[in-house]
Amino acid sequence: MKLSTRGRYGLKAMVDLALAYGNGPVSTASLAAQQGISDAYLEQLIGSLRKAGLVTSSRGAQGGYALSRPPEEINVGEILRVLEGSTTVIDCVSSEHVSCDNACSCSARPLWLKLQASINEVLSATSLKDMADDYRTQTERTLDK
Amino acid sequence: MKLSTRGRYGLKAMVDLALAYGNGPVSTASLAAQQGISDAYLEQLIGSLRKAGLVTSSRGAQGGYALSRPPEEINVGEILRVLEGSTTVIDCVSSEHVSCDNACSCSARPLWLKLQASINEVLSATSLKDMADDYRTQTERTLDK
DNA sequence: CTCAATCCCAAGTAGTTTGGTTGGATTTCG
DNA sequence: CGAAATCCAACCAAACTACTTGGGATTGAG
Repeated sequence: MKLSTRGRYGLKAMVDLALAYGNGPVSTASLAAQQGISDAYLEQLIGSLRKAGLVTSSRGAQGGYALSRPPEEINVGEILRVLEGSTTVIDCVSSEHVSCDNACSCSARPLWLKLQASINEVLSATSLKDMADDYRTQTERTLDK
Repeated sequence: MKLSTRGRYGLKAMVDLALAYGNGPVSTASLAAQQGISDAYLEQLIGSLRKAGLVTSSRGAQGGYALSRPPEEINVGEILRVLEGSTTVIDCVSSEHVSCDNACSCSARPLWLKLQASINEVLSATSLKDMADDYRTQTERTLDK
């Protein structure tokens, strides 16, 4: 049930992009430095997000990445689905209908559906803007001390 | 974010034990047959559940396993925690406090906490009795046709 | 008393996934 | 031009998953 590092690093990078939204592109080097991971690895993750249309890139010097839409229009479900492959806890509840042969008589299915619905609700209800705002007010409070 | 086969097979076996609760022990052979998996593999899973105190065993001929408590007093969170090692989506939200060094300034932490709380709620609110009842009424309806 | 049914346990193993690294090609700003 | 940056594909070690194998120990039934 664990999230992989792809999800963790990638999502945090997206929050960084949300915080920088409107100020031009951000390089993978600076995003990676922020999290203390290698430039090359983060590049891979951001690459998936670009192919999925969530970020845009500009090549060459002074290039980098930016959100393709305003932070309030991107929810974390979309992001994690790209980074993790899917956010379903079990295949038989995915919308792509990879259901097992005896789904209708499976004693566990009602639980998986409930669990998945609960997860989906949180992931779709949270936008990058929410996360960026949370982060801003939180670091503000820390500075107040 | 996927559940492993341990969680899937093990939980379904527990539902089977819930359905048989009060009728004496059930052998791994019959539990395994029910799901079409090998006796030996299911034995491993049930072994963990026994060590965790969720089932009791009786050895020898006519032996087998039974729930150690009534189905309504066992929730699926307990079961999955045993089978999957933990049910946390990320270590920094576990109660065992394996928090990362910069937890208080992590931009993703509020999301992980919300997500985990939502998962925990579903898992602790569902008992084996709920699952067994669901299953019984569901197969009943199927027979009605 | 014996023997078959059953739990118990540890080790091995093939395949997949994770979490990266390496090496280089391409584009563009200054 | 050259440095800064994205792009891309291949490689790799370590861990994990999903089992199997090969036994030993216990106990009820005949």
